[in-house]
Amino acid sequence: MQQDRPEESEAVVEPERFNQARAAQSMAVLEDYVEMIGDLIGEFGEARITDIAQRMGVTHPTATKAVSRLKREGLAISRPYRGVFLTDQGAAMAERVRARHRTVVDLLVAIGVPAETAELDAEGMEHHVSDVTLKAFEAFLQRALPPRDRRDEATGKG
Amino acid sequence: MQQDRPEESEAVVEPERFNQARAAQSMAVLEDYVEMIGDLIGEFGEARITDIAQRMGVTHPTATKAVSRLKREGLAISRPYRGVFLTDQGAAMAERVRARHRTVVDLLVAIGVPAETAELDAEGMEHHVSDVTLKAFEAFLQRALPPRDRRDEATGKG
DNA sequence: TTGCAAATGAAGCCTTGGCAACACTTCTGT
DNA sequence: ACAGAAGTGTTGCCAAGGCTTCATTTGCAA
Ligand SMILES: [Mn+2]
Ligand SMILES: [Mn+2]
Ligand SMILES: [Mn+2]
Ligand SMILES: [Mn+2]
Repeated sequence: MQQDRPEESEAVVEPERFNQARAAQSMAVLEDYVEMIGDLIGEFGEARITDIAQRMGVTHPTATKAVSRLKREGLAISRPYRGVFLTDQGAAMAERVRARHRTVVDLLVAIGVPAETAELDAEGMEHHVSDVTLKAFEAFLQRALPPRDRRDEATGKG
Repeated sequence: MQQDRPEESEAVVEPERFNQARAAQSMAVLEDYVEMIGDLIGEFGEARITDIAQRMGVTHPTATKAVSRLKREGLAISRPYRGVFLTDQGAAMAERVRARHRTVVDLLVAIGVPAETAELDAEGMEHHVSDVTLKAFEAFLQRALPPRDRRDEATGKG
């Protein structure tokens, strides 16, 4: 122990994983809101600020600010005192995020995590699951669960 | 579709998972710094602001600010122009976080995620892995990768 | 039709975690 | 011994994501 500090070696590549984690985190709120807005539109035909705020567990000004960012990023549109809607880009993201969320929950449950815990933990973990990892999750699920046990997943929807 | 808004049902319990994710996220930076400081102390006997900053991929004022928060929370100590050290509490957290990090990486690899990707994704995911889920991961790993002595028996004769 | 409750908007505050720029201290090599 | 390099501290800026408070608009029920 107590070795000298290296010149280049690991210190250059190591920070990359933190940068990736920070980048993923900066998308997390966007992703959750977009998914939630998609849910509400599916249920009620529109997404009201009040409903968004309530489901996200924040106050309405916080939801308003988040929606502003969504609009700025081209994911949502809205006019004063009207509901919030998703752009094509936003709807695509919502679909992608929703599928990933489901896969992460399914994987946790397949590993042996109680369903309730899986739902809680997945909400945070999902945003850090890369495409490569997601594909690995899907492959694992296909090989772990016999196809007949996944009938409802393949056919229906929740 | 287009149903009425419910009075109580899901909207009350749903926000909980976002609250948990936010709570976990608020610990993430603390955990990463504490683990990193522990690493540096193990390697060099002390953790300098410059080395912390370099490994975390941030500038030194950012690292200084993070260390201030660690000190405020009783996880680290330092005096001007001297290195940063962990309190007992900080060292305990570092140990816990390090073990969890390893378990998450191991699980991802066991699932079939490439080692490099596992390392990247785990850096963000780890902070959202609850104790219950961590236990499930450990149990899965023991099941999936049986100890050598038992594997010999299992694969041995017929 | 109108009055009131609910929804939305707007303003201002806080904390966190980034950054750059500049000042000061410590360390190191000659 | 000391000058320059390296490390550290400080200040001030920004954006994001929380919050409260207050103003305004909408929508509904009487
Ligand atoms: Mn989420
Ligand atoms: Mn989600
Ligand atoms: Mn981490
Ligand atoms: Mn880690």
